[in-house]
Parts: sequence; structure tokens; C-alpha cells
Amino acid sequence: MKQDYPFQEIEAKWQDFWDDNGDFRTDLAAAKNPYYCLMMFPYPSGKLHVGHGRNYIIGDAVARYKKMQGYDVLTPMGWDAFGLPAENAAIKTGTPPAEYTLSNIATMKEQLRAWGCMYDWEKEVTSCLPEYYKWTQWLFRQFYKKGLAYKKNSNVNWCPSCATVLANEQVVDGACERCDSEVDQKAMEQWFFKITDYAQRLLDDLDTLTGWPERVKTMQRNWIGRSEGTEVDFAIVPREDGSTDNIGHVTCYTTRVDTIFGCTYMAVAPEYPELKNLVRGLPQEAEVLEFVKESSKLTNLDREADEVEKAGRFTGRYLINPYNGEKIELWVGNYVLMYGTGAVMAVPAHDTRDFAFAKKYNLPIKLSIQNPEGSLVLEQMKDAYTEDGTCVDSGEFSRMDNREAIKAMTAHAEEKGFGRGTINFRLRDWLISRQRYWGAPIPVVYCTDCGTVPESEENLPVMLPTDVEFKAEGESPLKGSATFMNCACPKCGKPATRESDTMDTFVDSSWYFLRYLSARDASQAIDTAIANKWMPVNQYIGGIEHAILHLLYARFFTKVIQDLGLINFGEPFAQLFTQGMICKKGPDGNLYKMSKSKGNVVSPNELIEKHGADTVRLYTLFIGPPEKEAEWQDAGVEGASRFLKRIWRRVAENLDLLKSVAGKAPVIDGMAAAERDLYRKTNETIQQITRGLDGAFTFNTAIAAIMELMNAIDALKISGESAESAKIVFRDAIENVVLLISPFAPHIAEELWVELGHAPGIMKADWPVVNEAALLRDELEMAVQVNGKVRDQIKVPASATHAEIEAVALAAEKILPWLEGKTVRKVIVVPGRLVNIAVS
RNA sequence: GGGCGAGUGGUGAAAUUGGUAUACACGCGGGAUUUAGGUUCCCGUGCCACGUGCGUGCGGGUUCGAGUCCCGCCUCGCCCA
Repeated sequence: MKQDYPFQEIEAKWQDFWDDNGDFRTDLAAAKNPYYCLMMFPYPSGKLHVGHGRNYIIGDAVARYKKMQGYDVLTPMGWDAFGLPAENAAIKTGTPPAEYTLSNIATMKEQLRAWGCMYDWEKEVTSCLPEYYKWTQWLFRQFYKKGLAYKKNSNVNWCPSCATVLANEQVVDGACERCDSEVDQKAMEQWFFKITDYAQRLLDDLDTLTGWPERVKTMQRNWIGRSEGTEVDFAIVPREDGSTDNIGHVTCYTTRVDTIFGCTYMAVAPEYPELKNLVRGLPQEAEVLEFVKESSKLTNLDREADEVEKAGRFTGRYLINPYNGEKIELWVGNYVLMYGTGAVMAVPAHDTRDFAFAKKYNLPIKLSIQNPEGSLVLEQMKDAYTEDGTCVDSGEFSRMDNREAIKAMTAHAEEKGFGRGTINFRLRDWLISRQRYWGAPIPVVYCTDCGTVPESEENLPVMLPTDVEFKAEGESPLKGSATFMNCACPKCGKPATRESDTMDTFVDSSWYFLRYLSARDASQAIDTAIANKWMPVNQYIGGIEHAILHLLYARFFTKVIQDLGLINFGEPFAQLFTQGMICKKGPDGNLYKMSKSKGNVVSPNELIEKHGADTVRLYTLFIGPPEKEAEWQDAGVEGASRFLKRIWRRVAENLDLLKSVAGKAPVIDGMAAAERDLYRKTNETIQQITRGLDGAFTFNTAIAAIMELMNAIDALKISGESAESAKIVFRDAIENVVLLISPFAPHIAEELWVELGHAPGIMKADWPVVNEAALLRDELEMAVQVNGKVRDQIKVPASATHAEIEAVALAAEKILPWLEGKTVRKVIVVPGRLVNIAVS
């Protein structure tokens, strides 16, 4: 055995061994004790840095730990391989997106292997390959048949200079990422998934996800944004010439109908469908239409944000508040979105935005809720009062508690027929259309005779064409491909045109975890029996940045697929772990998330070459609590490296000694004190690490505990002359170090395991079990405090009673001076910990 | 503005959930081995006025005892407005 730690040699060797041995290949049908360990599949961006590594290293450590516990662990890996960067690369360099993507995948696969992160590559999925996106399209078809995929007019980001549609992430501060010109909102026909049909279930089932971080569930709840409110119809006052608009009323949605007696105007969104009709022929028409045009340049995000000033225009029309018959003005406001009904009743006295708006345009303000102290005076109000209180000037509802009034007033509206209680969600339907090339084509055909027809199942996949041109400007490259666009109508066979939109890449990632389970099955998307056996995923590991969209979409897909009868569960991920990002100081001295653009990336390749994969793994896990952000410090890697060298050396320099006691179990009776201490420490370490890994993922403290055990091993000062019992305890401790560290630093563990005389394959060894007897002590060391300050340490027999401990403490040498001239008021004994003597 | 989370040595961080604050590591200082050291091995390392002292962002409180619980602030982060 080499005296120096030959990491390069052994790491390559064991990676080959795991491959050849099929340690990470799982027989899905035969497995008896399934454990599905899933990491979020990456976008193949090119090269991974050590920040990305955290995800895979945590996942690999969990997988190895669970294997040692006897589970049949499935750890698949794949590629979220569609998306914009590949298309941008094509525009820039002319490399076709497929080529670019597949070469990135090859690079990243090698990196993962070099890290020692092993996967069942037989189940690899690559979302940009026809064998995968065929089934993405097949699922679209199922959604379409269920009425969950539909087309409607919606705004897109439009760059007038590039003459192209932009994705949200291509819009930076309202300007085009590429040419910096101002981005417009342009209405286009787009495809949507009807996720709103599932809003209530997506909300309710969050309560069943006990293995998810509360934080993520809260974020999802807020995103779904369920609110209970009231819809109220405000009748439109006819024009002065007596003509009607055939509209009748404007319906608004409010969660605070209790304030409706304070409503002094109504505001509709610039996109309000009837707005043009309402202003037709009025003096205000031109100004209102101009305002609508201006507002359309703002994205919804801008309009909700505080930075953009609330603005509006009077439409020239009036409405009647059905509760009190008052005539109020109808305005159009840029802060009103086309959510709900697209109209809001404005109550300046009790809504902050309405207050600012009313002040700006000099609109009336009316108090309708009085605070509990009764101290609100309209003239002195500097801002809206939005808290609860008592209704005032509210007709028959006056003096009612406002929360009660919401119920009573909603009931009143229902009775009179001018309103109704409604549940509203903030969640909008999911816009899946992308006017892009590098995505799964939406499998729909437009036929002059049959209209919109989904492509038939036997014609799937609708393949991405290769006769395309990538230009910075203009329409989606697909529109320029004659071979793609011209097709036969699947219904009548006549010439027809294809949909040129592709699907949002979030669609691909919404079901990949199901496809892993039948990755090579050419006959179906999902193997029901296998999916029901392996799902839900036992442990999902990924970044917090996907807390909302990806996880919500994946949950939505799972529920739809359940409703399609293909699976028998409605939630995909039983246990979720979100790891924190790795940051590093950039050249400017500030701390940033590791990324190319900040110039603070650390590549694993050189580090692995210099220190070995196990060192990089160990440091990555030791850096801090895995759920929190962490700062990468190059010097820290040295510490991890030093520790592994030390373990190696300890085995190498004592190899004969270790072998001389192989197979002999420690016997507590007759152990010398030092041996007994080490044996106890070994078992305490096993206990601590096992508890840590089963609850949270406390890798950092687990590694610290192994380091402590190593310090205890060295404290024994073993040598050839030591007693055999000492050698046995020494070997036991060393063997446990090797076993306990194997999920974190698997290569060195495998090698040392063999050196210690075991058959190759440490993952087949059992995870160590605590010997409870070893944990016992016959003597306990305890601190003695006087008035809460530690003044001495005492030793008492483990069997000592409270009274006996108290007596020892009160008689302790260093304690006596503290008690002189004082009265002992109280003595608290916490066995095994401390004695506190309260004196005065 | 609302919600959630965090604030502990020179640094990354521990603390069995109300029980000896700073484990483990980095860095730094000293020593030994070595032709040499970006090696290895020891020792030391919260602060200061060196005490009967102080110390977990700040100020109060509960308790025999508070990093941990309660009240009020300050700063930072995330999410939602």
C-alpha cells in the first residue's frame, strides 16, 4: 500500500468499478425496497462549476447512504435540453442547436463522472431528442382532448426593431436584451394550459406535503393566491342622447365589499374588452385610446410595481353603485390588470393605491370604515385606512363589524341579484407558446376545412426540421421551413399548415421524472405499474430558484396524468430538499452567486486534478448547512485534502497492525480507560451521523464528527507494543471512519475498505449500527455553577442520586470560596450536565 | 407596506432545542522533523482593564439558568404587494 494518498489512481479505478459492477443500475421491476432519489436535471449550458456540483454531490451522498441502508436506490440523470441559449449560439456561430446541446451534454457527463457522481445512465432522458419530445407532444394531445390546452389572444413581448417575440428573460428593464430598443406588448394568439382548473387542488394538496420546506409551500400558496370576494354589477348610466351600449353593467371583483359605500369611482384595465365601445363618440375617446396605447408598453410587472406612477383617464361615462344608488365616474387606470373582471371599485379612503390615485386626480374620498378607537377623520387622513373596523355611512350596514358586513353585504347582493360571492385565484393559465425553434413543436395543424386539429398519435413526433435559418431578426425559424409548415390535415388529408410555436421548456421538465421510469419504452409515455411502484419520488433535491414555477407545473402535470388514469398518485415529490447557492467574491470584492458573468466561477476540473474528487466532494459538503447559501473559499479545500491524506496515512502506516486483528470484535470488559473512551466515541459518532442524515441533511456536522473521531483515534497513540484490545478498538474505529465517510468521499473509502481486507464494494456493506452498551459511562463529568456561572467541574458515579450529586457539588474545592458568607437559596441538578447553586 | 428567514471569534461555522457559548475546519503565532517545503507532527489562539471582569446585532423582560423563549428596535436576505 502506498504511503501517499494516490487519489488520481484510485478515483479512476473505482469509477470504472462502479460502472462495470452496475452499482448504479437499478432493475425497476425486480427491486424490492425502492428508493427514488432525484436531482433536478440540468440545462446543458456547457460546463459545470463547483456551485452546480453541490446539487449532484448531495444527491450522490444520499444515494450511497441509502444503498448502504439496504434500499434499491434509483438515481437517474437527464438533460433539460431545449431552450434559448442553444438557439442564440446558432445565431452567433452557426452551430445547429442539436449539435451544440449534445456536445455540451457529453462534456457535462464527463464532469459528473469525474466528481464520482454516478447515475443509472440506462434511464437517461434528453428532452430535445424525438424519443422524448414525442411523448411531450403526446401529453399535449391528451391535455387538448381534455380541454386543458386551448388557444387565446394574449400579450407577448415584442421587439419592434428585431421584429421578433421575446421571452420574459430576454427583456431587461423593459428593453430588448439584444438591441436595447423598447419592448412593446403585442397581442397574439397563443397556447395555454388550463392550470387554473387545478388551482384549488394544487392549493389543498400542499397540506399533504409534510416533507416539503414550509417556505416553499408558502411561496406556492402566495403564488396560487386564493381569495374570497364578491362580484358586484354596477349599472352603466345611459348616454345623454339616450342610446345604450348593449352592455348594461360593469362587474367588479373585490375582497372588501364592506367598503363599497366609500366607493367614489370605478377603474377598468386598459385592456378592458368593452372600453372602446363605452367611449365611442365621446369627447374623451381620443385621449382614452391614446392612454390605452401608452399603457400597453408596460408589462404587467411594471404596472404592479411601485416605480411606475399610477395614471388614468376619465372615460366620460358613469355607473350606479347598486348599494346606495350613487352615480360615480368610470375611469381607466394603468394599475388595473385584466385579472378577475378587469374592473375594480375604487375606495380611496380604504385602499392605498386608490387613495394616491384620488389625490392625484382630485376625486372624492368617502369614509366607510371607522377604526376601533373611532378617531379617523377624513380631512386629516394622509393615507388610506386598510385595517378592520366598523362600518359607517353604509346605510343599513352602518355600525356593523366590517368582517361581518362582508358576509351580510354579499348575501344582500345575491338576494337582490346584482352580485355574488366568488372565489378568485391570482394564478393565471400557463402560457406555453414560444415563437422559437429549439423547443418541442406544438402538435397542432390548421386546416381550412377542419380548423384546428391536433396531430394524430401515429404521426408523432412532429419533428423539428433541419432546413432552417437562424437569424437575429424576424419570425420563428420554423415559419421559414416549408418541409415543416406544409403538411396534410390529419382529419381530412387536405393540405394544411402546422402550428409554428414550440412549447415552453417548463413543459419538458414537468414530467421527466416519470419518463426516467420508462425511458426506453417506445410504446408508451408512462409505464403505469412501474410508476405506481416507484413514485412519488422519495427525495427530490434541487435549487430554491425552482420553488414556484417548476414545482407547481410538475405538480399540475402529475394531477392531470392521474386524472388521465395513467398513475394512481397526485403528488410527484414526497420529500423536497432545496439546497442553497454557492457564492464567491467577485473581482470587485462583493459576494455573488457563482456565475460566468460575475467572473467568480471555480471549475472542478483543475481542483479534481490537484486534490481529487473526494476532496472537492468533502469540502462542498463541509462548507456549511446545505440548505443555506455558502461562500466558496479556495483555502477551505486544503483542509478537506489534508483530512483525507491523514486518514489514508493512518491506515497505511498501521496496515500490518490493523490486519493482525481483522475480524475481532471489541469487548468492553477489561478495556483500558483510553480504549473505552475511543470505543465510546466511535459509537457516539455513528449515532450522531445517522441521526443527522435521517432527519435533515447535516453533512457539515457529520464530517466534523468524523474529524473528531479521527482526533480521538490519534489520542490513543497506537503502536505495535499496544495491547491487543487497544488494537481491536483502533481497528474498529478506523473501519467506522471508512464506512461513515464513504457516502461523502466514496473513492478513498472503497480503496481503504479493500486494504482493510474486505471484498470490494463498500456500498454493499451495512451502514454501521450503534452498540448501545458502548455509549454508557460509569462516571459523569458535570459542571458546577454558582449563580449561573461555571466555577468547577466534578466527577460523579453515573448511578449517583440528585442528593449525592448535590453533596459533591457543594463540597467541591473551587466552589467553597464562592459560598462563603452566602446563603444557598436553591440547587438545581441536571444529571449528566450541570449543578447550579443559587446563592445570595 | 405585508410575510418568512438570518445576524455568534480574524474567516466558514457548531451548540443534544431552556442547561458548561465558540465543536470541527480555515487563517494566524510558536516549536519539532526535513537539504528543502504550498509536507507531516506537537503547542497556542473570543475580548480586555487579566478580574470576583466582559462577551452570541441593540434595548428591555421571564427564569436558578437565555445564542435559544417573550416585548420593542436596527441591519441584511428572500418571497409577495
